[in-house]
Amino acid sequence: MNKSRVTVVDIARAAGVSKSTVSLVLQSSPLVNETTRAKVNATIRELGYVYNRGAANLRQSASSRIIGIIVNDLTNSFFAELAVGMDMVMQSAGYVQFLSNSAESVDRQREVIASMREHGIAGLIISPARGTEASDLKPLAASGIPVVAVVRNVVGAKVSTLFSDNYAGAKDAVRHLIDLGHRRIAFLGGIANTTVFAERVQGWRDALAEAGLGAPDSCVIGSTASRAGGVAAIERALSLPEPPTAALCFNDAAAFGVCDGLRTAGKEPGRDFGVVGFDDVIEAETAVPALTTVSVDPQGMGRRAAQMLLKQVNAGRVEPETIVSSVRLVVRQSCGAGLKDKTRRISA
Amino acid sequence: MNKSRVTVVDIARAAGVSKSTVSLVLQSSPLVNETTRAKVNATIRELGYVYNRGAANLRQSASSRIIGIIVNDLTNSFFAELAVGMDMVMQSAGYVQFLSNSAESVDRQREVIASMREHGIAGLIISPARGTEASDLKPLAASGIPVVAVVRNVVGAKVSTLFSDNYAGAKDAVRHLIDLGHRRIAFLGGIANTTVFAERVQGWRDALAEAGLGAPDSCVIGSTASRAGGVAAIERALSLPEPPTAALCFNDAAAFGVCDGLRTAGKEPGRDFGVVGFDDVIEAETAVPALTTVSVDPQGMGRRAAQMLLKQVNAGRVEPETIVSSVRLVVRQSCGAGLKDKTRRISA
DNA sequence: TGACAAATTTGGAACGATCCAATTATTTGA
DNA sequence: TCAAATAATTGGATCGTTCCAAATTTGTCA
Repeated sequence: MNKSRVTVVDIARAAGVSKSTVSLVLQSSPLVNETTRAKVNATIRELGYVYNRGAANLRQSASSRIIGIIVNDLTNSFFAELAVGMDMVMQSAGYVQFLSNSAESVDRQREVIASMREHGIAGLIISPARGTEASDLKPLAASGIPVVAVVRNVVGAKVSTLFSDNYAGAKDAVRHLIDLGHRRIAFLGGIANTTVFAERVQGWRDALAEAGLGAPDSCVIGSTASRAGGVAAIERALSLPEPPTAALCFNDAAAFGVCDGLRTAGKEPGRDFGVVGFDDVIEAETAVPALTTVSVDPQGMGRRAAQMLLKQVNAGRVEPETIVSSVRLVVRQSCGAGLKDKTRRISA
Repeated sequence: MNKSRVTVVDIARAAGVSKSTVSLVLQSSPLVNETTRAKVNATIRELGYVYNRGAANLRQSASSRIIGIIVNDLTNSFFAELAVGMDMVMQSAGYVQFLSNSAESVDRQREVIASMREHGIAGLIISPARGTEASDLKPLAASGIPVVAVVRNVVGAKVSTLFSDNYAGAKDAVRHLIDLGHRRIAFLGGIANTTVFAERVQGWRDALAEAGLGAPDSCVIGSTASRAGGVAAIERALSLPEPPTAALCFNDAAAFGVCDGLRTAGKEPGRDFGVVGFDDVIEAETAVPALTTVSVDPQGMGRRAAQMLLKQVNAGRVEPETIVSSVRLVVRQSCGAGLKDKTRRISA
């Protein structure tokens, strides 16, 4: 049933021209006569010809219009949005993406990179799995394939990097909680051994120090960067001898978990406890209470990353640049900002 | 800087054998002598050779190890999980995926399909955008490329299909609410003009009829299949002359929105109003109250879809089959099941 | 040692498109 | 009308791999 595919030669024969002419038509070259072009195009439609990009890419000059995207956790809506942002840009630029989920496994990530290389990607955007080393990206750089690392950076790797200003975002968020009258502010959720975590904690610490407040280590409660992790973290936080009255959470998922945990403990987020998230995922706005959070705009970040990569692909040369994407605190209800002082109950 | 790539011929020359021998080594053919194999492999490592799959796929017999995946909305965690399930299977089977987000646009979907075809995909899994027609998939089928449609079906298209038992799931859910004593049960959220919606509403309707209860059209309140849509739907539901006391929601996202909306209206989901979702996304378990929902296991569905496709790809022939994946009601707190009768307040 | 089989190795022709240099067709100008 | 300029078309080599048929090496046995 699988009739052998139609090629330029078949078109050429049917249209009574040479394969070279067909090729020129395919590239909509101005060299070919209008009448001929029309005839060839008609034949193409008629025979149901499908262009074979693989064959075209074989010529050494050509660069494939395939780019690779590797994401560490696609089930996390932050990364899903990031991928969607990239997809938008790539698609309108006429590229297709190999998109893979490393699920935080460096081994899997290595395999995927190797496979993508064999398929001749023109560039790679990677949100690296935890534990990714510069050597994992070395071979790509060596063969001149542009790489953009997003969200997390890979120390020692000479690749372009795009991440959000975690430090400033965390600092702003904590300052805001301090302005609202909070004095004991915890940092909840997230996996401690990561750059992003360290940056956010540092922002938290410095904001507290600035205000002359203590930043005890007991108030930094790591867990997973998920809803379940948030529940666990707030549980531990509330059992401290001097429990906090507010918290900056590692990300929105953890913040939602913290809200859940607060309710289980009979406290209403926003009224009895200030909660601030990080990322500003779509649900943050519609949740109840609406989540105060540091907006990172993952989709926008994905778009920017894609543009960075395409710039390098088109330039044909790799010049690593690092861009720190600025963030902005979006004040909603979960921090308690909208409430009158008597309604908010913080035993400060 | 971009040194011309290393090819089998380079390896052959360096190792002092012919390119044919190198090719045999690459395919780990038993024909080649162990000593030679070792020598060639050493040279391959030494020169940093990268296999060029594009060139290999050029030979007509070969089928590419690339499959396409198109998803209608990757920002929806249900579909993200679906994609992750597929990714798992494909990756361990040695395939790479082109993954694209159609964002519910048939035009974009058409472009992506065309592009994937030009890149020579061996098969396609698609969760079709709304409004997808059989003609959109026709060319693929015509060239013998297996297609599996998931979640939604495409009427008239002769492709394999995998979807969940929406009817039975909805029916079970509503029966359960009836058993809990509810008499006015609404159907909230979702876009009315879709097969999935119709199937779920039919389940809802039949369960009510079975119990001799009315299923007035005013109790079916469509909106978007999102959190925001859920909020809007419950608002309208509560303003009905005889407001419902419980609802089956189109999906979990809408169900979360319904919970949010209930709280805004001063009602506690689970206690004052029974809420049941559909899909069982990860957050359903950890939310407060934990969401009672019809478990669809999107990741598992993704895995099954991938297996269905690979089976066809390997068999080399396309024999459309339809699989209805069974679902199961997971009872948690949001329906009010765990509460004693006096705690639950339904004015039945 | 020679004949034959088995084990290895190897040119060269594909695969489908591109691109260069060369050829042929059509205009243009005096 | 003819040479020169321009427009349009075309063979053939090439990209990196596979695969066939044929050639070469090695091994076995009488």
